[in-house]
Amino acid sequence: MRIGELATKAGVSVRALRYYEEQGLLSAARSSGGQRHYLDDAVDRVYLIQMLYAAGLSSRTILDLLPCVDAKVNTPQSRAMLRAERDRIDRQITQLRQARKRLDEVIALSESPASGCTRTNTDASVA
Amino acid sequence: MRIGELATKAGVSVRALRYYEEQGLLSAARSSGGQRHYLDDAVDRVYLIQMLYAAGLSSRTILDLLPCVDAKVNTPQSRAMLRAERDRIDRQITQLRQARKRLDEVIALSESPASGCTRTNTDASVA
DNA sequence: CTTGTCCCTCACATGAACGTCAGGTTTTAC
DNA sequence: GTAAAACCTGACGTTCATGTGAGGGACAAG
Repeated sequence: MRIGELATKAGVSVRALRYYEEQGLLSAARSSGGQRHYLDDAVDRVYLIQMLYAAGLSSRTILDLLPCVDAKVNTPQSRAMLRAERDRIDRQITQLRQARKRLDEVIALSESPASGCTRTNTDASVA
Repeated sequence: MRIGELATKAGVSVRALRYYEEQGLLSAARSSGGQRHYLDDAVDRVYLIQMLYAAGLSSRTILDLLPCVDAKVNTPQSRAMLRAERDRIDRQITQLRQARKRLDEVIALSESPASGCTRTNTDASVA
């Protein structure tokens, strides 16, 4: 599979895939002409990378974690790193919950009819 | 209270506070000499801004939301926006949970003694 | 063998939330 | 009244994950 197909299948841009390779997150075989060729499991690898990016991890951190995910590295240090990142994610979830709670309060206030405006043109465009 | 004190109390940099003002998120009175002066509640306002930044909202989105938080704007549109952001946060939490779950699986694997390496130099440098 | 499509490598641009330095003013403390 | 500390306005620098050409090969189809 060449880069365009992988990009389509994984739902990311070609540029992003090249960037992942540059960061050491994704490797590819090269054809005689220099074109990248990927195996099918590259799609899952890209999914994983995206998931970790979405969780707020940096390229560098992902680079450190991937060998653990591949079960190729298993040292006390690597385990500590894994736990550290998991805890970071936990803290981030906590923060998000707080923000969500705060927004919910605002929403509740704005939807209860005690907000000062007696009659708004409610649910006119709510669909 | 001047900008330095607010920065200290709210735990952000002076530069950040000037940036918030530039983005319209935080207003300040000015002394005759042009220096910014804040009321005590500015601290909470900065906390709120930070919370929303931490939740992944952009300056622009926060700018749109703040009038709702201040209960100064309450229209069908603003309520829809609030719900949209809350839902975005929910989706983000879901993503984070997935990532966390994935990491937990890796951690479980690396801590169970079936990872291929029979005897690692475990807890030698764990402190 | 030529087109068209995909691919390659630079390399500069982008947006967000600041950091940082320059050069100058204001406030505070003694 | 003077010196230090804090503040001011630009304005350019930084980091990260890409976007966006420029200019030129690679490769399947006819």
